[in-house]
Amino acid sequence: MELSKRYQPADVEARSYRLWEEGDYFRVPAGVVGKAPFSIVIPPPNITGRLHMGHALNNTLQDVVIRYHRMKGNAACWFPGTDHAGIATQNVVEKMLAREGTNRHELGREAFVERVWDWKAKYGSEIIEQLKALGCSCDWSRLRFTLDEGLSAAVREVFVQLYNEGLIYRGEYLTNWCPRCSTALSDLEVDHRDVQGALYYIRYPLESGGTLTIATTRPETMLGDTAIAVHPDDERFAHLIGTAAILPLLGRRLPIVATESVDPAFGTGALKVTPAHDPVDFEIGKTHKLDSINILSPDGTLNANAGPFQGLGRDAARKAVVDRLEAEGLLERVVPYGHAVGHCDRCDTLVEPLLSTQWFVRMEPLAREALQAVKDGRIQFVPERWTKLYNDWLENIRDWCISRQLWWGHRIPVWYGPDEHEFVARSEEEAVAAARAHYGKDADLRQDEDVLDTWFSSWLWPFSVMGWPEKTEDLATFFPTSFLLTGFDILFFWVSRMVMASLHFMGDVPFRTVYITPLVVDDNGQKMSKSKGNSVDPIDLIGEYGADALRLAMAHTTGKGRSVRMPWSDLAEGRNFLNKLWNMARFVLMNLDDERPPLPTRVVELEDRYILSRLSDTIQTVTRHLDEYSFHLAAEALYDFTWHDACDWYLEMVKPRLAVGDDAARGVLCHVLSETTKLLHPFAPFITEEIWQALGNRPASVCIAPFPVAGPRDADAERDMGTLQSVIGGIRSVRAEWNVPSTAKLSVLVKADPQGPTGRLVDRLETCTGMTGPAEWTVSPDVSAPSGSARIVLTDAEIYVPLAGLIDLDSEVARLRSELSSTQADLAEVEVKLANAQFLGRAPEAVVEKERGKQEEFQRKRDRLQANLDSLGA
RNA sequence: GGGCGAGUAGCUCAGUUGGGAGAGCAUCCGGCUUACAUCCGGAAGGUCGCAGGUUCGAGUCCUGUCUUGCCCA
Repeated sequence: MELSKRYQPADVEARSYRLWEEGDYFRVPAGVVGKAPFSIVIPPPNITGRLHMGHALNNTLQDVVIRYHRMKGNAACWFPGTDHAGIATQNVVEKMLAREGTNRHELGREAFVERVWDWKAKYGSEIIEQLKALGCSCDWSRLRFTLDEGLSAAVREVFVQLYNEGLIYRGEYLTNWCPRCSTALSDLEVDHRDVQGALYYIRYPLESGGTLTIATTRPETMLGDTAIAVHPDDERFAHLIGTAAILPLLGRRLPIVATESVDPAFGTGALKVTPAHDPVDFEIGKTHKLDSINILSPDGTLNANAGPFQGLGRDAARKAVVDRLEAEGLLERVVPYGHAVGHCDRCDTLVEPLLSTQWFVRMEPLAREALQAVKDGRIQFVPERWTKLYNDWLENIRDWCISRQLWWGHRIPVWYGPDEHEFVARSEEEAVAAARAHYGKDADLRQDEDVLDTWFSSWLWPFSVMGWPEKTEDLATFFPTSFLLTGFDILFFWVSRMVMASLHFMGDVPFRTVYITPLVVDDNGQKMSKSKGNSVDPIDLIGEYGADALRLAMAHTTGKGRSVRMPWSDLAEGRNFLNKLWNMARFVLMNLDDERPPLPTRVVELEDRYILSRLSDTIQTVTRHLDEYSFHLAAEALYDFTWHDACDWYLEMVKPRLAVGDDAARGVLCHVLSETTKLLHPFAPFITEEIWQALGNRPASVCIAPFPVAGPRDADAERDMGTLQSVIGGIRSVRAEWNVPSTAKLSVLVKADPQGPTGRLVDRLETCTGMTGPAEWTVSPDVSAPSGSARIVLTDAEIYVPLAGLIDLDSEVARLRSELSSTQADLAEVEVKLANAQFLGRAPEAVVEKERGKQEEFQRKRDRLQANLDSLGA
């Protein structure tokens, strides 16, 4: 196969993915024998979504892990799927209807849901295609959707069981209400943000005469006031407790009660109590048995309880109330005031605390088990610090409002009889039967209109995708899953709830390791979002840099804090690296022709021994980092090895041997390329597959090739190569520093024992003219520097390069002096340590030995530098 | 108000049980040396936010403090 001069990703990506699909390499049969299972469930992306940087990061890392384990010989199965995303999807389709000039109410429930399914059929798998573009090796035969029949059965089963256990209940409570989405929300779906508002000081007339001033940020809610509260210890108001005030504008009588929950320091110290519209007031209302007067309609406008203000929107109502108060002389003052206000995390509308009847999950018993599972190590977080956040949340858990006033989602499996008796059942038939048993005859049943929170299906994901509540082979093989990877933004929404559900229904944890990724932010450290317009489309990046480059950038950029900046330079670096790898492959293939010489049984040449030793080290390093999920370190080790060890040093050094068709060199080269290709495959699957095919290697795809296993290191070879690199580096420095043309032949005098570490390597150097430029080498313990020589001082050797006429003596002296002074500084530091009796007494022997070695080394170098300076008369 | 990150070269960041400060990009100099200019070679650049402490030894551990970001209330 002919490879193009540059790596061109587009064709390669299509070709490689097709090859994998045709080979069906990602499908894992359940009940596999002889292979340890390794499973991951994908955090199911929303069907409305398009791939964003968070997905790119998460799915790249999951794919790295799953490909790595597949190559290690595990039965590695990645379960893919999508989420029906109740509110988000309903919003999208409602917008579409609005453009058509209609709405869901005109359509009716059944037709509307039908439309959403149509929409899903058309657009809902776009993100799946995008995951493939990224290279994800999911087992697509196991693709699931949270509204599939099987997963819906799981939802109903869970609802029924929890209800029967008393862990699901229905009741009238204050919940978060989004007027735009027209549904209740859970606490987690409310985003608290600081806004600049105002504190309104309002005079409430007292029955006993005079007025009481009360400060509020929400004057319009006064229409729902049913009491006034003060702190029992607040002497300013002690005489008023038990009396009453008159609500301005409406004339309602408001008893004045005492309660500890009032903060005497806030406002005037007196609090208006609106039980139907404030969580604190709701509690006060319960203890003091106050009326709750709901003044809001579901759409956020004021209802009949607001009297003359009925029909106004919230903002208009606030203005109208304030104007009227002012007109009546009851508005004392208005001061600017910043405070946190809840917003709907889906549509950003101000959320209203609203009294309504909803379904809830009692969380405390479930949370207790979930805490224990992490405490006793059955689940581990990476990085470990996330454990604390998880614990804190579970320890302060509140009940979960699970009903939503939507049409798109799992309908709540509850039917009501004529007398509102609840029948909770897995199916309508079951409910009918239960009703017949209850009433002694058939009864008209009405199913609950609401649907369940989307997370009520996704918290079952790790076992519902495997077929639960059926007893399936998948469950037996792959549950619990091995690994979960997701962002911290859904730690509470999803991760902790999955733990609860799994422990409760499966009796086991859903996964053993949870890797929490950082958040990708923009160049200014801002969170990316569509509304801010600062988001980056990974598909564009794939087009520009290639999918493998994107993946490398993602892998290389993790391992930081809680956020990572958009890794622009990593993308370019990844692209350049892949081009390097590509050209390495071209070079190797060019030298192999159609042959595939084997690795020699006995490797003798220094550079061969060196590169094989470095390869072993790299395999070891990459394996260790992958096992620890240190993706960035694994990627870095691969960059270093491929680019520097293999290309910069080995390839260059071996060129003369390749020119004469040295079979050992060709065998090593072929081996190194194959191993590198395998090592890189989890990170850069597309290009490595193409190279694998070009090599004609077995097995038929690199994705199922065994992951490399480290061979022995060769410390002698690495050390000798290090010496050689210093000499080559020295010569290159001299050429660069004195502007010696790369074609000019140098005479190089090496003052060293020909049998010593440096001296005996010189014959290797003679074949390295490609790296040093042409040179004639002389090695002897007693050469001396001709005048006008550049000097390279190594620990055990000195190298003189006569450059008569080219060299400026003063500069050479200055260079040697600067080197001398830094060597003297190094030496001084070591000698201070070695003169310290406590260091000698307390530091480990190995450390002391090392310092002694350094001392000797620095001394020798210092002496050589000094001697050279002396000979230059400096 | 509580909690969690981050502060290391001009920029973005590595630095794995405490033991000779690193990479990439950018900058400067020199090279199209038949794998690669998405390249090669060379150079310059840092009291590791600040102040204390522990230790023979601190970028690394502890305390405090400043700046900055996020989460929860």
